Amino acid sequence: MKNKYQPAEFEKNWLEKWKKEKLNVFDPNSDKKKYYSLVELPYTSGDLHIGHWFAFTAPDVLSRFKRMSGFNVFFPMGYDAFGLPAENAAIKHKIHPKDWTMKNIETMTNQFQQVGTMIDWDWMTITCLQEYYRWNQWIFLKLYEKGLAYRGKAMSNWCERDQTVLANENIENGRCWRCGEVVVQKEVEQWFLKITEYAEKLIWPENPQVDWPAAVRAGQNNWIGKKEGVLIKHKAKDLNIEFETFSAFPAWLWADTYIAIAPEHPLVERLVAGTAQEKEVKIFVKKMKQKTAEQRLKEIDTKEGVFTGRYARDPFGGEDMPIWVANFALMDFGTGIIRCSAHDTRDYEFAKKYKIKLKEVVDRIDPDYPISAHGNRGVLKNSGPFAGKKVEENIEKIVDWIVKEKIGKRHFNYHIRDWSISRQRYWGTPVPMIHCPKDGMIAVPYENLPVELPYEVDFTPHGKPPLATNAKWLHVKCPKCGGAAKRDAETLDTFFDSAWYWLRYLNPKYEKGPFDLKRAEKFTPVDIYFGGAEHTLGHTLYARFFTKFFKNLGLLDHDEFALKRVQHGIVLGPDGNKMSKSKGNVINPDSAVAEYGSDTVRLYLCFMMPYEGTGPWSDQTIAGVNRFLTRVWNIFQSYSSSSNDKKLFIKLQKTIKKVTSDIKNIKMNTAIAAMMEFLNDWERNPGGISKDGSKKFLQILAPFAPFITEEIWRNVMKEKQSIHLSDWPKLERIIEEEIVIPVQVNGKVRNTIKISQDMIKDQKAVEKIAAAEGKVKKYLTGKTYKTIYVPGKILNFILL
RNA sequence: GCCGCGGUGGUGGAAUGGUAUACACGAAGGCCUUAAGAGCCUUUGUCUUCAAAAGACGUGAGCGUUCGAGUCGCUCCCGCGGCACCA
Repeated sequence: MKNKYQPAEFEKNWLEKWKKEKLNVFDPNSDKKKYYSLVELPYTSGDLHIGHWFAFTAPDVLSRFKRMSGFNVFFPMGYDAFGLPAENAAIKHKIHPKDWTMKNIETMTNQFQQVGTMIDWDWMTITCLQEYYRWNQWIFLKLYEKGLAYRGKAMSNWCERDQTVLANENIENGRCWRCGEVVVQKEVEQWFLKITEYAEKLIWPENPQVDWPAAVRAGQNNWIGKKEGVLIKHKAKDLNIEFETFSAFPAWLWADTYIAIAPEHPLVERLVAGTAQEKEVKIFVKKMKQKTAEQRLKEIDTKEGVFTGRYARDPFGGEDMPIWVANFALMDFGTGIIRCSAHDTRDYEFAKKYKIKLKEVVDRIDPDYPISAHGNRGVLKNSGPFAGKKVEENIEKIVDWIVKEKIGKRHFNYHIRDWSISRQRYWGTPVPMIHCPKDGMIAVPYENLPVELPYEVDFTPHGKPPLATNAKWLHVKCPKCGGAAKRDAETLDTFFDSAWYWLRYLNPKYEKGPFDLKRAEKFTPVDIYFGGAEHTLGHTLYARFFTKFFKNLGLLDHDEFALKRVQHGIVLGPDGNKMSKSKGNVINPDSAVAEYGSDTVRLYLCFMMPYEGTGPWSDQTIAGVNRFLTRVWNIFQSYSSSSNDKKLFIKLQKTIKKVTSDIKNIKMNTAIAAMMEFLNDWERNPGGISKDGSKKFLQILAPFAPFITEEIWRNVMKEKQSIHLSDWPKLERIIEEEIVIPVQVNGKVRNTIKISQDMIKDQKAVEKIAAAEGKVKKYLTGKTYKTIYVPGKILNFILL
């Protein structure tokens, strides 16, 4: 009677034993080649979701594989522990955010340790601890020193529910990324980071040195939104007012007949002062300013505007251009002022509505091609020195001419805005600045760091920062004059925390700086970075920004922090919907483990779909994966090595090869499929593989199913040392005596033939066998033909 | 509108330009069993056919390149994701 596969019995034992044996202890001083495997640090929401497991399992498989392949693998873990949900939960449950967060970390860590990851928890980094956030403050001061952190008053995205500003990257469809509240525009004074200064450096080249998905690179480039064009200098008629407009389509400049200016533009007031239209314009501007960003966007289909009563001179020699305040002109794009023409749909519609004069400067080649379409087709007319010339061939020349004539200059316009980092909330890193009535804004001296986040505050939102409610904390002496001053009561955006955490992982207790430079030199850049697609525009962009900033400071020697980026998909509920408590379709990892064991859950998460995929949890498929492990268990229970079957041996070698390359390419699903195939063959001939071979099979399964393989390795194979420290099987040279190749007639497969290895290169001999056999013979009889032969691959007869 | 990624059986999904549908799920039939479950075996793209043999068709549509296309090129259609009155 053989033993049944009952993982619950041994999985717990191995967790304890591994801990005792220090299996997963990372040695930073090892001489082996390093491999830094990183997964985005999770937020401390409280409960470990099956999505966390999905995100971590494939990386864990890769990390284990790398360890068995002789690397010194660093696979750390930490928590993104600051942020609003903690504060909101605290308000709701009347518990302090810190206590809530730390309790959650404990729960999550306990759950995580059950899965059997090779994470070494001694390197755990928690962003809400002083030992971490003090270095946020240090980095902030460096940014401030370099002029990259500045205080600005600006119209900002404001979330009324969370009582805080939001960066553009934190807005999803006009709503707050955390709470879903509609974002409004509000003038707020706050801290910004000048990420725009790094815009050019953050643009991905076409063929980057690092391996990041095209979608991420395109998305970030899009967001940075670099546009090449010209800035045109303008003078208002009868007024001492100058302004500039941006144009990305220089060929249309001769067609422009009017000017549109954004309602919020500071020049509007000066322009309309004293005109007959002044009152009307002011009413319009006021109306526009009252609307939320979302309303503005919704209404923008209807072009609206008011004539200012003013004109601008046209540097291209056209008639004077009427200046209109228009709702479609956006303050934060270009200069906020637009030259408008008939060649743009939007400008055209507006002009038609208000009966503004238009003109065309392009003879269209294709009469059906719309007048308004952007593009560089057609022949110019009434375009100064370029009349009669083709648009597409003259764009550069037009720009040169504009520069030469001093009408304007070359200019690059960027879509990306500076990163708003201050949050008017409690649970975050205090901004290390002091406001002195006499000396103004003063940086907290480095030696006075950290500025501790006080425990005692009133963090219920009432429009002013919670930190300001702790008077003892708030009032300090000015570091410069010693007089009474106040601390900055704002906290940093949590994306600040996660923009450099992988460096802190390397030595979380390090006290001489934000991170240990020697370790960073040895272990960074990160070799592979796993995470969610939702961080394309936020987190990973900020992390790249910080990396480049650190390089400028001389702290790092590389431009990109991760050599490879892999983005995971989402595990949906069994009903195909996103898991949510309200839909009742949440899969609890703990109960899945209780039913099948960790190995099965791990294997299933790898097998169910590609890592990048998104799809539903299936109780049936996980049962199938469990069957596979049971069969593995069973074949080793009755295992006895006898003969070494040549076919099985070759199959095993091919399986090892496939699994090795699939793991490297994070294609865990096909790696598992290959092992299933091998087992199918093996079961037909259980004695056909040597002991050595069966051990190799266990080894390649080990990264996926660490428990069952260890159990068999040590208790059936009687090995002394852990399978996870064994050397990954090397490929043996295999010689197949016979190979099968398909035979085609006119490109259609009609037969397969077996040929011996030594015949492969002998085309004549292969042809002879193929032509004489089976259906092929019938097709070829009485015909003349030629052949295409790819040695060892395929033979194709083409009838002439 | 722009950018990116996709479209393959009943389902999840495999296929360095070389036997399309691996592997798994589901389904059908069988063995075992008093029975259920589990397990094992067989079948499973569509059509012609009682069946077999054989053949035709077949990777969103249509062209093209090629001895050979799911894969490469062009023109579309559809889906997903991101950005967007972007001047």
